[in-house]
Amino acid sequence: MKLDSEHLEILAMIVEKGGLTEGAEALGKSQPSVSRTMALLEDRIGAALFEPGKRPLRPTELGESLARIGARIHALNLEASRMVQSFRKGHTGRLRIAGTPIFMDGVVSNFIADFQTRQPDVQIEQSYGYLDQLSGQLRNGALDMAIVPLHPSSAPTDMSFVPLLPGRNVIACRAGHPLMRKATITLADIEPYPWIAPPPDSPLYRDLQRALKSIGKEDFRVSFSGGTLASIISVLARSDSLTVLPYSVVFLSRKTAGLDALRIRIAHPDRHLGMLTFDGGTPPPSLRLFAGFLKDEFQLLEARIQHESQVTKRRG
Amino acid sequence: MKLDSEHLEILAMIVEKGGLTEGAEALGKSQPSVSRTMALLEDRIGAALFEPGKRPLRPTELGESLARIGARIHALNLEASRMVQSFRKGHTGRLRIAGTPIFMDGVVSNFIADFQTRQPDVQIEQSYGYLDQLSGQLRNGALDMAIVPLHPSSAPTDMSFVPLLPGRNVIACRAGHPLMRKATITLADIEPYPWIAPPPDSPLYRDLQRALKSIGKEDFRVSFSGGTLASIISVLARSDSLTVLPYSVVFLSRKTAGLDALRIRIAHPDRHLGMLTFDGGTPPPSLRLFAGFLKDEFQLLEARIQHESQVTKRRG
DNA sequence: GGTCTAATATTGCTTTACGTTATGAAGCTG
DNA sequence: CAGCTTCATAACGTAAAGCAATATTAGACC
Repeated sequence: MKLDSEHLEILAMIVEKGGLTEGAEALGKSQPSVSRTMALLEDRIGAALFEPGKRPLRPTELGESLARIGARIHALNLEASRMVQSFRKGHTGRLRIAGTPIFMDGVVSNFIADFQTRQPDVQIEQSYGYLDQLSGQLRNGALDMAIVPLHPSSAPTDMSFVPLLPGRNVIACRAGHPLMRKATITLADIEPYPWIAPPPDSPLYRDLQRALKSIGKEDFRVSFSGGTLASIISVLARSDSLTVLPYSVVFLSRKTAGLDALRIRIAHPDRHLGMLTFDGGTPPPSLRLFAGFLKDEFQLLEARIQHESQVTKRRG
Repeated sequence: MKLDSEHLEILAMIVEKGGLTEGAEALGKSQPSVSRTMALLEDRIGAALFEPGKRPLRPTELGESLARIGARIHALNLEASRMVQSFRKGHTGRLRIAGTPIFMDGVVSNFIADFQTRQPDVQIEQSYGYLDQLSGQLRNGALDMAIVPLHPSSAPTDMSFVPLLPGRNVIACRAGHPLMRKATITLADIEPYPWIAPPPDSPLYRDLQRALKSIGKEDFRVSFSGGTLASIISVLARSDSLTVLPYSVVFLSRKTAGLDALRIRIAHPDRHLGMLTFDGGTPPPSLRLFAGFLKDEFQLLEARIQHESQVTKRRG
């Protein structure tokens, strides 16, 4: 015998309110409706739920016990409703975000942290990868959003790309690096210092090659490679190595990690860092929230970067 | 928005079984039925519960969360079903039993204890009273059973009376009482000892009067009155007082309380101790269980009493 | 003890949801 | 890509829930 949870909830409400009429009112149903529902329930369980012939309907022992269970079921049902509401608004859920390692570690993770202080019930699963791999994962639904550097026009046709920040790389070094004392830096000045290289298959590695070529440097000595941002920062800070990093990364880790950027202009990659999402399928509601948040935060970041560079220019 | 608990339970089962078809089977429903139910649920909450286009139907994040709640609801529902079953079989519930004080304390409470070791989920509310009061309580549903001494033919017409034990009173004293050493006891032997009297409105008090009259004793000195059985036993044990008690009470407390019965025959009251229940209304199922148990136990008790009296007779 | 009032039950009818079987569409596997 | 399995859809009968209107009855109040 399976009894209807809804009936138990109604029973609970009647018992709580102390009468059928009041219970019906609280439930937003008509009095005859709940009356018949209770009669049906009593028929099914084959026992009285209310003392017979009592006018302010009083539950029997069994009725009271079942009402307690009904109340617990009602609470769970409410919890489910709230969960759905929260999910629909994007305040609850799981987001699977991936992107290029340096950007994720150096920039995006900071914003994820800020986002989660506002939306603590949105669980974020971060992973790393480059465009080809990530767009595949977006298509088969293994990923909700990729954050990649991309020329807007070269985004896959079945995806949406929202730019966040123009690509701009710099040569990074530790804060007290000897080269920082020079007003202008020549190719010869750079010559003695070893380089930290990102993974050879990364866009950043190609950026490094292109950037050095743009200032006339054809070959370079790699002293360290393969590390994620944390390692790169550690090595940079404890040596006179140089590397190419997105300026946003350097900007955000300047104070905490003791990084700085050489006063030398290198070629900008013709790309934007942006958010890539798959057009097919229904994105989780929290994705909209997160995307909006990121867009705002990156706008602020760009403004801070602009402001900083103007101040620096005036001083320099 | 109120969602159907039943739907959440179905969702939980699908997720647990890893597929819609298996879930439907486990629920004893057809596959199309649960399929449509899930479609309906998805419509209502306005979000996907299952990853679209996956053949062994895989729940989304939200689907999984709701399924967890559904599983808890299902557990509660099961608990309710079991409670109903248990109640119908009489293994659960509340019984309100009342009776004359001495019998309840001296005899019935022992059997209640035994009953509850078998049926620990039957809660028993004991109270005390005499016939008039108790039959009123039976009628208005404040009591499930009264255990009273009664002549079977004088039971109220709207009630059932099941005799448990023929009324048989004895003169009780402490085990080492001086009178116990006498082979035959005369009225003069009894003369010096004070009496413990039950409450004046109790049947037992009338029994006491009648019993003493039956052996020719018209007046008696009352040294203690008004106590319940525990007090009576204490006073009896620490003095040479006498009192009239049902033999069953003396029999059961002999060893533990150091009571004994004088070897003198007094008038039997023309009554039986028995169970009185109201015919109107539906008794709780556990009442049948309890009544059956009491009947058996009292039969055993009577057999033990018979056996004992035969042994005593042979010895004496 | 009769009468009034408010609480509950009953009746009649409509709508919704659930159940079934039969059948179509679409992943997954080899 | 054939074949199997899994899920979705269609069509239809039944059970139940909804409502309004109305009958019944327990408690309360003279």
